[in-house]
Amino acid sequence: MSTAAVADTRPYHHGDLRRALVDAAARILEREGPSALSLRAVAREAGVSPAAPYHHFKDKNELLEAVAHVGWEALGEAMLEVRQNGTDVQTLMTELGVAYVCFSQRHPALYRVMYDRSRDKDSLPEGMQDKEDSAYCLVRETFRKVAGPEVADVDIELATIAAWCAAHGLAEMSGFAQFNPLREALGGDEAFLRGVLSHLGSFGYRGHEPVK
Amino acid sequence: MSTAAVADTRPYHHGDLRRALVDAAARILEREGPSALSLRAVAREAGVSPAAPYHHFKDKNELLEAVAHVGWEALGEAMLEVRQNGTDVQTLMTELGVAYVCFSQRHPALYRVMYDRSRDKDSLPEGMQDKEDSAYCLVRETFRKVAGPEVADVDIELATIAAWCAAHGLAEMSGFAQFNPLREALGGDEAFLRGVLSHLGSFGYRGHEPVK
DNA sequence: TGTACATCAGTGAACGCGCGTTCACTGATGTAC
DNA sequence: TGTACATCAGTGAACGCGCGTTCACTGATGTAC
Repeated sequence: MSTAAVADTRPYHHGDLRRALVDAAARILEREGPSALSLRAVAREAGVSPAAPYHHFKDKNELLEAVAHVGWEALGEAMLEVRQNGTDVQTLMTELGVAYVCFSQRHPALYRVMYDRSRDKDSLPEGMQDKEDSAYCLVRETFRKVAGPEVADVDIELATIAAWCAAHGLAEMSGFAQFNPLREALGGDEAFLRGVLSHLGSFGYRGHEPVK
Repeated sequence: MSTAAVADTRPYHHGDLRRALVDAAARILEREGPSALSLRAVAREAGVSPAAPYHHFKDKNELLEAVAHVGWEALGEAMLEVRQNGTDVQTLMTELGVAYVCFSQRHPALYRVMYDRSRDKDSLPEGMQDKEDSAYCLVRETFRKVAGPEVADVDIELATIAAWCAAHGLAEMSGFAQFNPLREALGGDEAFLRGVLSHLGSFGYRGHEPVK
C-alpha cells in the first residue's frame, strides 16, 4: 500500500538517468531511424526535460558516443557467441561474418550511428585491436590458426582488416534491392550472406602472398 | 566594349542553373562536408535565392539525387580508366579496387552522400548491374575471364558482390587511425590498400566453391 | 519588323519548425557536527 | 537524533539559429500573328 504511491509518482531524481537516456536513444533508433535522434527527442523519450541530459553528458556528441559504445559492445558479444559452436576453423570465419552482418540487419540504425561516429573520428572504437576478448582479435586469432605459425604478423593483420572491411561493406549493402533475385535464388538471406562471404577473393586469389 | 557590361552584370536568367547547383553542391561537399549540404547553402553558393532551386528540383531530395548521380558517374569513369593499363587480369582486380578506394579518398564527402542515398533507398543506382559499360560490369567481366567458362553465373555474381562490398568497406575504413602504423610500415597508403585488397579471403579460401 | 502575350526562371520576404544549448531556479539527497 | 548546509540532479522557459518550403511578385524570353 505504502509503495503504491511511490510506484505511481516518479521521484524527482531519476536514479540512473544516464543509462535511461542511452536506452531511450536506442529505442528511438529502432523506431524512427538515425535522423530522428536529437538530444531533445532522447530527453522526451526518457520523460525528462531537454536540459536534464546535460547533467550526464557534456553535449549531444558525448551522448551519441555512449550510444555507439553500447552498440559496439553488443556487436562484439554477438560475434563472440559464434565461438561456442565449435565447428572447424574454416567455416568459423564465414559464421563470424554472418553474425556481424546479421547484427547490422537487426539494428540498422544503431549500426549506422556506430559507423557514422567512427568515420567522423576517423577511428574505430579505442582498444578494439588490443583488448584480448574483442571480436576483432577473435577474427585475427582465427586467421592465425588457419595460417599457421610461419605466416608473418603483417599478413595476418592485413587479412583481418580485409575481412572486417568486407563484413562492413556487406552489412551496408546486403539489403540492396538489386540483390533480391539472387537472394531468393539462393534460398534466403543467410544463404545469400554465406554465399557472398565464401566468395571473398575467389578468383583473384593467388595463394598466400606475403608482403615482400 | 559592349560585352564588358554583359560580363559584369549577371543576367537575370542563369542559363544552366541546374548544373550550376549540382556543381555548387559538390564544392560545398569538398569544402565543408556532408553536414553543410543544405538546400539554402547550395543556393547561396550558386549565388541565387533560396527559392530558385525549386524551378529545377522538386525538393531537396531530388537535388541530392542529382549530386549522387554525378558522383556515381565520376566513380565509374575513374574505375574504367584502369582498364587502359593492360596488365594481367589478376592484378587488374586489385587495381580496380585501388581506383575505387582512391576515388572515395579524393571525394570523401561526395562518396558519403552517394552511399547515404543508396542506403536510404536500399538500392544501388539504377542500371549499375545492367549497363554494359558500368564499373560493376567491368568487375564482373574481369571475374568471368579469370574464372573461365565452366564457372556458374551465380558464382561470378557472388564474387562480384563480395569484391564490391570489400571495396566499399575499405573505402569507408581506410582512413582509420588504427591502421596508420601498418600503413607506414608498408610504405604509404596505396601500398596499404594493395596489401589489404590482395589479402581478401586469404586463408579462409577453399578453392572455388560452387553454390550447390 | 513590330507588337501582344504566354511562359519561363528568377526574387525576396515570410511561414513554422525543431534543434542544441543556457539560464536561473528548485526539490531531493547526503554529510558534518 | 536533529539540524544546517553544500551539492546534486532535476525543471521549464528562453535564446538564436538555420532549415525546407511557399508565396506573390517581376524581369526576361520566345512565339503567333
